[in-house]
Amino acid sequence: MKPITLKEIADQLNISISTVSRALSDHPRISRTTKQAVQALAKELNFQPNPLAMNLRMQRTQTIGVIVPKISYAFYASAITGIEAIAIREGYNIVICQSNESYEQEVANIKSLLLSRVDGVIVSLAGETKQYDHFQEVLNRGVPLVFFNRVCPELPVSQVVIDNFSAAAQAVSSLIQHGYQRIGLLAGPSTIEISNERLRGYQQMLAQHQLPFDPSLVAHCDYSESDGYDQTVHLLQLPNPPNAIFAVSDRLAIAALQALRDRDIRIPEDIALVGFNNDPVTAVVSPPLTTIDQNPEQMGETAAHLLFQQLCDSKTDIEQVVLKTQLLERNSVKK
Amino acid sequence: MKPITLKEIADQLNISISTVSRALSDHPRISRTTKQAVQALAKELNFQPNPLAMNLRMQRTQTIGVIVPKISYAFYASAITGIEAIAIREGYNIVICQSNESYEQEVANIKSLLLSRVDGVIVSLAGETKQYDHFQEVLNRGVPLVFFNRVCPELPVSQVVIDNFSAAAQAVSSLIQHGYQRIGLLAGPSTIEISNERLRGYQQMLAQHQLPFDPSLVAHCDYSESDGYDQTVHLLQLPNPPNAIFAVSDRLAIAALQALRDRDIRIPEDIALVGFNNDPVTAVVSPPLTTIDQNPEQMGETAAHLLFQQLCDSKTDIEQVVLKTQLLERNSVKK
DNA sequence: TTGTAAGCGTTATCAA
DNA sequence: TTGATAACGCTTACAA
Repeated sequence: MKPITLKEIADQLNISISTVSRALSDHPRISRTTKQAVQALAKELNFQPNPLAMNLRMQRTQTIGVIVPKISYAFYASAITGIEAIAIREGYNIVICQSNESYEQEVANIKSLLLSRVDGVIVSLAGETKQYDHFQEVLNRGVPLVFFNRVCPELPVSQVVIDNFSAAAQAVSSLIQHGYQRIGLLAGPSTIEISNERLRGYQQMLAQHQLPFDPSLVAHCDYSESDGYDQTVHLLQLPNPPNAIFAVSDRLAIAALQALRDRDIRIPEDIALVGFNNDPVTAVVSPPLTTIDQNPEQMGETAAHLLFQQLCDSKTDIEQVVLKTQLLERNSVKK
Repeated sequence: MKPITLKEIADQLNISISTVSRALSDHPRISRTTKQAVQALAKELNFQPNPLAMNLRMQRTQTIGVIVPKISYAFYASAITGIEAIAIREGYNIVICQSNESYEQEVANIKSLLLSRVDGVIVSLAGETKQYDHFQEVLNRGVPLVFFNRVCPELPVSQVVIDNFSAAAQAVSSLIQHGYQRIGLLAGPSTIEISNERLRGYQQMLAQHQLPFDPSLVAHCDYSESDGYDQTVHLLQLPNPPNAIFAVSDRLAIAALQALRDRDIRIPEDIALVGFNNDPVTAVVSPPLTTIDQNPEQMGETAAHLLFQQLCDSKTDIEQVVLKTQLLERNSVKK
């Protein structure tokens, strides 16, 4: 039960391997009759070209690499689904890598993807990453590269993001309008561009309402639950603690919720809580969390589209796509 | 900036390609001196053997395929992490496929993995699957195959499971001991072995306490939230509805929770609720759900171990590993 | 319209 | 101890 090869077909039809190859790829200068004979036999024998051989010969793999912080984050699981859908439609496979928020892992992932000659790479940055040489290497090799969500501002590449500045501003604005004036921010790592954008949106909206910006209300976290919990506790222990907390991710918001619950602090009566991402879990916790809805699947699809544009035409201009978001008001903010 | 090849090294040292190849793989009959020269130059040039060429030549890829229902299920995201850890340690890559609970997708996944010549496959079955020819094909080709969690009883392959029967029995027993006697079961598809095992555990425990088994209290669901929701509603509308619900997965339990909440039915005062998996979400919903804790990462690691055993020695006996579970009692059951 | 042959970058067999 | 050479299965000049 060996796999069928071109040679097998060629032998059976008494023609050469190259003719078979050309007939199967519908080469213009092959006679109708041989084409039909070859294609019929190929179908009958269920011939599948060996991708390993094709890869070696063509120096490409019909595969794109995807690097995300963690697949267990619902956001990235959905984004991957979007990427995969487009990739499959284009006849590509994807190989998924997790950086686990680690710079070293991310570098190793890139090395491994380049070694296995993926045709393109889609990335959302690890929380730790603050150097970008490994991505420069991707570009040097002429491999198309697209970032999404956690993007890299320093590199000349296509990107898909949401308008983090406005989304954060909108969340803060809603808190202010509901009467909360002292708003703590659970921010992400200051190396992460989108985290800083959200911070800027927060500041902007305070300024717009003539509220003071108190740096002690800004707590930077890595994206772990434990850090989210600890930083919440830190905010609560301030001499003048906040009466609302805006977390730049739902994971952090959930961690905050647990910290509050452990201290019998009521939401939203004692303190309001707003998250970011519309993770499914925000709808089932109690109270349901106000959060920012984005569409990670669409973001993945868009990133894949941008990549395939470059794959088709390497001269395509780089492009920055900004997707829409929506504030979902739920019961973690008092009306 | 072309990648370095064996030929490059051979030319620089004025020796043959085959000598270089042998020197790098530490062949016994190559002189110490040439070995050192070759290895030094390889390091200096940062030589990396081209995996595409190796794959074609060796007819193996140092890659194992992993098929799971969905990576967005926390259980499978963790299991993948476990598999990946072992694979990397063994110098293998993994390629992750999602069946999305679809039989057709699963068949397509298998085809794609076989085509790209993975060296082994680890699978957890799609909810829809009830035929196993595609797996038989894997075995026919001599590709090692291991199942975990949702396993296939008909095939002579190694498997990793928990003791689903006992775990379910323990959950039901706990409900009974807390005074609940009319227990509804949100079961999985009847094609899925582990779902049936949990059903049998449920029946057994009722029998052991001389409680009647009422088939109308068993609602089979696919694994979707919407079905979980609908089946919960169905149970509630029975002439003689249950006063406790045991869901065979946390996803279903969460769906049930939402159905109950939407009807202002209190948990656990009006009805008790028990899940299965210890999904992180069960700890943050309110009330926190009693559930069965298993260790998906360990399950993934074990599956990978079993696979690598077969990969090393194809005569290894098939093996069934049963992992321990633990009942976590939380507030969704009245004390 | 078809066939021959080279080549992708390795490993493995056989001689030397 | 090393070197030619074939082979893995495919695509693609170049020749016929």
